[in-house]
Amino acid sequence: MSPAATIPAAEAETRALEAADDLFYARGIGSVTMGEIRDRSGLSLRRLYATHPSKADLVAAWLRHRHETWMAGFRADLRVALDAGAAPVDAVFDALASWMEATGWRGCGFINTHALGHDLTDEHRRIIRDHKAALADELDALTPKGRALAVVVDGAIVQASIFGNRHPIDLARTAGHALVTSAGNEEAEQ
Amino acid sequence: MSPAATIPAAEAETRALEAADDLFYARGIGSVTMGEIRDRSGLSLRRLYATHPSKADLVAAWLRHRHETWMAGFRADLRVALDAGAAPVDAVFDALASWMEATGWRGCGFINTHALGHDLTDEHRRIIRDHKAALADELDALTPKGRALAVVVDGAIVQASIFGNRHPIDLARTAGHALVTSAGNEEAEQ
DNA sequence: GTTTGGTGAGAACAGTCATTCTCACGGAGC
DNA sequence: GCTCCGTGAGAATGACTGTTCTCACCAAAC
Repeated sequence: MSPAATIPAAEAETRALEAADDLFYARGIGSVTMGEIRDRSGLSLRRLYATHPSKADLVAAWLRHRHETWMAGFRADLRVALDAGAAPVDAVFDALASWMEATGWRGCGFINTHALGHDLTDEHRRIIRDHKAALADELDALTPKGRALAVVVDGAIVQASIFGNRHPIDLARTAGHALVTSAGNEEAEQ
Repeated sequence: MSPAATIPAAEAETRALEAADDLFYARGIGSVTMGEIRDRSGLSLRRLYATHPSKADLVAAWLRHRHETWMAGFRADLRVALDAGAAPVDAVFDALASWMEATGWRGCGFINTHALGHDLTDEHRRIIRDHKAALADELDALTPKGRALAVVVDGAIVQASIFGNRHPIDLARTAGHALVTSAGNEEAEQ
């Protein structure tokens, strides 16, 4: 049914994004060359540039793609924990912990990309901001003080990445519980 | 008293580190060239390399230098807030807020550098880890649940950088208060 | 005054990389 | 079968950058 000659356009797109996801996330954008994207995707450079006119475009497409897949994965992990009877806050940190289990885990791709600073485009920054806003929305729908919880979550991700262990997740869980437990009486302290 | 010919060694070191601090922090390591460090420091390339044999060495020296200056600045801001009568948790977030006021604020240099991933050396990673551990120690000496507070603080820094405003500081402050307030009764919820 | 050692200024080198171009191929339409 | 378009493979281009080298200079030692 597909009139394609060698590789259908849809599969070329998929391959490019998956190669980008593997490499950009694992090693950081700056140390991945287009040649490596070519090798891993199996596409020719020509085809790669036909789909994404520049590395910056590929990065933007990757960020959009990763937003979709990460949010879907996170929601799925969240649902598993909730269905198992976990309280909302625990479900959030259980989901984080299981994400961290993945081999090659290296923190949040969006945070890491944002840290590049100078050679990002406004579009990159916008996608990153939207991703973090979407996660905060998600948590806010799940628990009281969800936006503050999102801050705690990002702290846990960053520290877990720097220290190379899961202890920050436990610390963050404590903070999350405190936050939700105190939800009704924020006026208590002067 | 100094037998130096043109620029004393101590001043050369200072100039190199200050130039590195300005440029690496503001723009990210990857997009700063040694030529720009030379221009801003006023040192010759030859002198620069005599002091720091490679860019990676300069980066390590910069991280060590920034650790000292940042911690000193943070402690000073903390003391100001405490002396003004702020509660410990508030003092922490007041200090963060005043740090963020600085023009060109761009998040935490250590977190941003760590995000580079692949082209860091083990030494770089060690310095970054030590810095975050030192901050956690500091907070832990200041408040109960100080290590969890450190996680919250990092979340606030990251989100403030991504969203470009100070709102995450306020959210984090809420989390910090909840944490400290609930310090005695963590067994309350099942 | 001459030698000497370190210096500044900047050229030179070597490697890397994003991006484009060449060229021969293979299938689709006629 | 011939033409033609899009493709793959990979060479070529052009720019950039970390690092080293050249060379003339200047201050201090003798």
